[in-house]
Amino acid sequence: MAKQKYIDKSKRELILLVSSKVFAKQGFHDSKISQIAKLAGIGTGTVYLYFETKENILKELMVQIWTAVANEIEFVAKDMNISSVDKVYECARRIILLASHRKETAKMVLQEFAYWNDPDFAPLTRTIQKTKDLLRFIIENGIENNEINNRINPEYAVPFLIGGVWHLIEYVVQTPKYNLENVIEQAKIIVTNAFQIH
Amino acid sequence: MAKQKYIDKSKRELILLVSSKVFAKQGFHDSKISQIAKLAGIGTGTVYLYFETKENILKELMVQIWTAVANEIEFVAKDMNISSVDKVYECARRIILLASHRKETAKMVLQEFAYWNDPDFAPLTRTIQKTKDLLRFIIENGIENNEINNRINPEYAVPFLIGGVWHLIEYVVQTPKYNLENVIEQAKIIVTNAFQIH
Amino acid sequence: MAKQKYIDKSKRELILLVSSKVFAKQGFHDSKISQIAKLAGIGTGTVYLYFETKENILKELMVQIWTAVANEIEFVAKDMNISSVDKVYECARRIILLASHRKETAKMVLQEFAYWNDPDFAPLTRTIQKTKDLLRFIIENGIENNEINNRINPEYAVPFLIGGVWHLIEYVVQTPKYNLENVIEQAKIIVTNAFQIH
Amino acid sequence: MAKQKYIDKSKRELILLVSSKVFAKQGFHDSKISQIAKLAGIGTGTVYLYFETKENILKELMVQIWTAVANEIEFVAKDMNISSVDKVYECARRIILLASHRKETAKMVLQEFAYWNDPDFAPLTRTIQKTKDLLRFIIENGIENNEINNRINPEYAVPFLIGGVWHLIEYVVQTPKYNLENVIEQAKIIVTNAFQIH
DNA sequence: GATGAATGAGTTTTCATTCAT
DNA sequence: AATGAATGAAAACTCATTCAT
Repeated sequence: MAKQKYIDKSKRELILLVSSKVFAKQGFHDSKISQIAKLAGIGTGTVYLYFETKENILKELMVQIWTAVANEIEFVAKDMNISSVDKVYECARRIILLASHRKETAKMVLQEFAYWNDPDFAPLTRTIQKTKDLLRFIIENGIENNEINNRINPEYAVPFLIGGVWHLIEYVVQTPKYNLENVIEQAKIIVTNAFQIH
Repeated sequence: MAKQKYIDKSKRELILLVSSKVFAKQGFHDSKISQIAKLAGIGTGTVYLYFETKENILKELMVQIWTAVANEIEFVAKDMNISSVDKVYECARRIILLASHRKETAKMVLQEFAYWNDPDFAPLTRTIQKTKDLLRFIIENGIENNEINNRINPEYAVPFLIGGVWHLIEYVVQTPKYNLENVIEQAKIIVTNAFQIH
Repeated sequence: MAKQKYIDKSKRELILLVSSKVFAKQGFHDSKISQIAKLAGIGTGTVYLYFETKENILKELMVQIWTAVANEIEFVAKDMNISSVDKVYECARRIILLASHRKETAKMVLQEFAYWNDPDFAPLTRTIQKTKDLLRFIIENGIENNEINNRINPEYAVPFLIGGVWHLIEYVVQTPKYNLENVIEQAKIIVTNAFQIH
Repeated sequence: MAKQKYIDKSKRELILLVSSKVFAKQGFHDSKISQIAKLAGIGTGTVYLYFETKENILKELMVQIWTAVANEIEFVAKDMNISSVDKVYECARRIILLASHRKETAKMVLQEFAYWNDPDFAPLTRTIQKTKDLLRFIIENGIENNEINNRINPEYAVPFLIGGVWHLIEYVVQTPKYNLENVIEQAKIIVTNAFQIH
């Protein structure tokens, strides 16, 4: 029965998992806590043992995925020994992979992100800022090392890069049949061309 | 008095204008019709003389701005006599300008778009598809004419391009002090590098 | 055009006529003044030149038809020189005829009557009471004159009679194909059997 | 306290009971759910745990009482070993008794019935049709067995009978001091005279 | 007199959250 | 800890009525 389905996960994780699916499918405002509880095989009230509010579930999911993104980028920035341009591409590749592995959460984030990008919610703002700072760090470093085109302005290049990857993911998430390798290959071409010195 | 404030605009336009501001500031779900009416200096019921539902106000705003975008791109694609790469850049430039002139609406669209991108709402879907088709047309043409790098895959390049510009706009919209010329200049550099043949 | 259709009627009568149709079709609560005005080919506000409220239109229609009923019964009671049993039957016959000639109003009255049978609305209460008193008068007279079964108790016989005729009308009003002569003939049989001395 | 008042009834029954009173007193359209809830000593939202809409409460009450009527008549028609004329009278008697025991619901049904006699609401239409069919069956049988006057036409006699009884009930319901025995006795006299062979 | 755009009071219904069990 | 019945605040929307033209 439903209650057994996720027995190996903690109840908290279970709620997050189910919520990401429901939010992705219906959007935050049309998702009902009672429905999430039913799908999770638990009581409505039980949800409130693990989360203070419905909003908090969403916020935690956002932080979760952005933290994963930040971690990937941090690893690329600090621990990989490749050219700066390759680092930029590697970041793009890892974000695309991450999203393709967690399509529901990715879809949800894409849907709800702008709405919930609340400057007062520090944990999220901080993580996103970290992501941007790391990307900026990579690019600035590349420019210093003559690996990245010095006409690139990191302040604007970072949002362009994030937005480009973001929508590539949106496309991937919405398209049932897509070729992940091609998507990544294309990201490589665009990023490389855009950033390298010709 | 408030009632006179916008007397030169038709009431319908007034409602759209006020709604775009309120939606941008608070998001659709947290915007109340009564509040919009009050800000517009009209009665709550009056809003319903001009729009069937609150959703319809949002939808009309979305269609309005996407139509403007589509028109700009159509003009570039069909009537401008410049190279394909320049066309791509010119599209980006015009979208950025459009958004910078209608910051509130742009912010609102960015915020609500993913949520309301409802395939059943034909007028919007059609306009967006038109935008994408025109961009794709420009790129495919450029490849055929050896003006655009033939490793570019229009299927994925279009969402990347849209996403990049989109988030550049988001950045612009969120940043009180930004240099519009720099933003556009940067878009030119990235787009040109990414698409041209080196 | 619609405005010409009823040009021979005074506007007040026109509103009453159209209202009776709309009320009959949709019920009072689902009838909109704006709809009545449109069907009457006049402006919404114009209705309020002739009637204070929507309720008043209904009340006037009720009074109108009940007055017609009362008048018929008064004529039978006072001016016809037939047996008491025949008088009772004649009352039934005339009410049935009246309803069959004004089906819409009859339908409306049947639908709204119980709801609006407001003891505080004197003009209606008075007319209905008059109808009942006249019927009672006929029956009591008949008993005194040994024309009507003395086991009949006018207090209860009158509502039974009214109710019987009423629902016969309801049946007539709801049945597209009915035989008016048969309906009246049947009323005669039932009434005669019920009231005469055997 | 109010909450305890009806503790022995299930909450669903409680809502029906209170609703029948409020509907009877004010009519359906002037009855507010919040008022029903308050009188029932429960929260407004609680009503919606038991009924989908306000209309559904009314419809259920209607079905409830008409089912009771149909059951009484069915018993008379099928299980009682009396003459056909007595059966007709017995039906009348039982309906009058039923209404006198549930005056509020009866009053409400009388008030709202015509308005809600919606052919699309099958459960109600079906039950009413059953009632009519059973009465017709009794009368047709009586005619065949030479117990009921063969000039009686069941098609029209049934609505007359129902209407007569109906308004007798209305009279009973509206009159604080009435003599139930006299009412029933009078129904017997009228029905017997009207239907028997003289 | 005639109009119909404007009004805003008013009610059903929803659902996040609570809390007695 | 777990539950789910109960809550009640909140908002979209309607429409009788008004009144400036």
